[in-house]
Amino acid sequence: MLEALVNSGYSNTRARRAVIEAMFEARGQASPATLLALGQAHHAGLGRVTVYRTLELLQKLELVRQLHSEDGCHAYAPTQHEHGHHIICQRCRRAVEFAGCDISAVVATVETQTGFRVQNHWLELFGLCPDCQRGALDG
Amino acid sequence: MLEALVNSGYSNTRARRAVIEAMFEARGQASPATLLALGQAHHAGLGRVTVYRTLELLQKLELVRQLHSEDGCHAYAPTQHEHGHHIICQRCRRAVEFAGCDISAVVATVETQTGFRVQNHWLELFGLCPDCQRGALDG
DNA sequence: TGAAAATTGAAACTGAGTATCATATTGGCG
DNA sequence: CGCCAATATGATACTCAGTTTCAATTTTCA
Repeated sequence: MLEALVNSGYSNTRARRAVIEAMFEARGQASPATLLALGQAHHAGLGRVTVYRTLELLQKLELVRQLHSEDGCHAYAPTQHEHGHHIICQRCRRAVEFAGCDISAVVATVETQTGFRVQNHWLELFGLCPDCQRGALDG
Repeated sequence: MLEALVNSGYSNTRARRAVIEAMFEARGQASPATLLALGQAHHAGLGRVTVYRTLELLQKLELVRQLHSEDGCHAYAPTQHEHGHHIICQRCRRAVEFAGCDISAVVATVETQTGFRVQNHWLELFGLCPDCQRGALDG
């Protein structure tokens, strides 16, 4: 991720390293506030503004994707697949990326039904991760 | 919508009528700020707080659904179908609900791929509405 | 109509996100 | 290695959506 950033001509700075490390320490996703807190463990002076700027940059380079859910739309998740989506654990909030979403049948139906021409879509799944499925048994 | 609200035991108030009317005057979706502005045409004294409270109520009764998109997650759209989703025009922002999204194949794949158990999903389509498809030809 | 219950909205507050700008860091070059 | 221009940073101040509070108003129902 840092490498991709450098390859695109951006500087390898202490602040950016801190944010990226924070991103990977979180469980697949993190809010700006979380990234700030985690990032400050690596670089005490890390500022709020820089977290936002770094996220903006990572998002532009498609290294990170913004997640949306009931409880707010301020989480960011690292991406491996260009056209991936995320599944989020409703219990522990862990996010995992998946690829290969084929919704062409739905798209075709909707185009007929509404007359819209579909150009893009946004899909997110919610459920229980393997760990929390086990945990749910205990209560 | 007003009827459903009253049937659930809530009062039929001037403020709520104004918000609901505003909701239907918008193109299938509106932000709280828009609802406030449009609603004040019906009830000049309408307050910001009441718009938020009414939206919360309508959302609880599933008469309205929150939409998410690139440019913010502060839009609300009226719903007809309990398990509907929305398609949003990228040009004019008009939102239309559609029903019958069958993504069980994707769900099955993802469950195998990730080990998650899927319980819920969130789907939104983006594209051009019929009007804007024509408009796009003009430029 | 009258009174209790529900609802409203003005005012003050909160906190995420943004703009600004002087300072510090980075990377290339000699 | 050390210097310099370009890049990036973060302290500060600001904005504005959304929330809390609470006295006043509106609604409902007997």
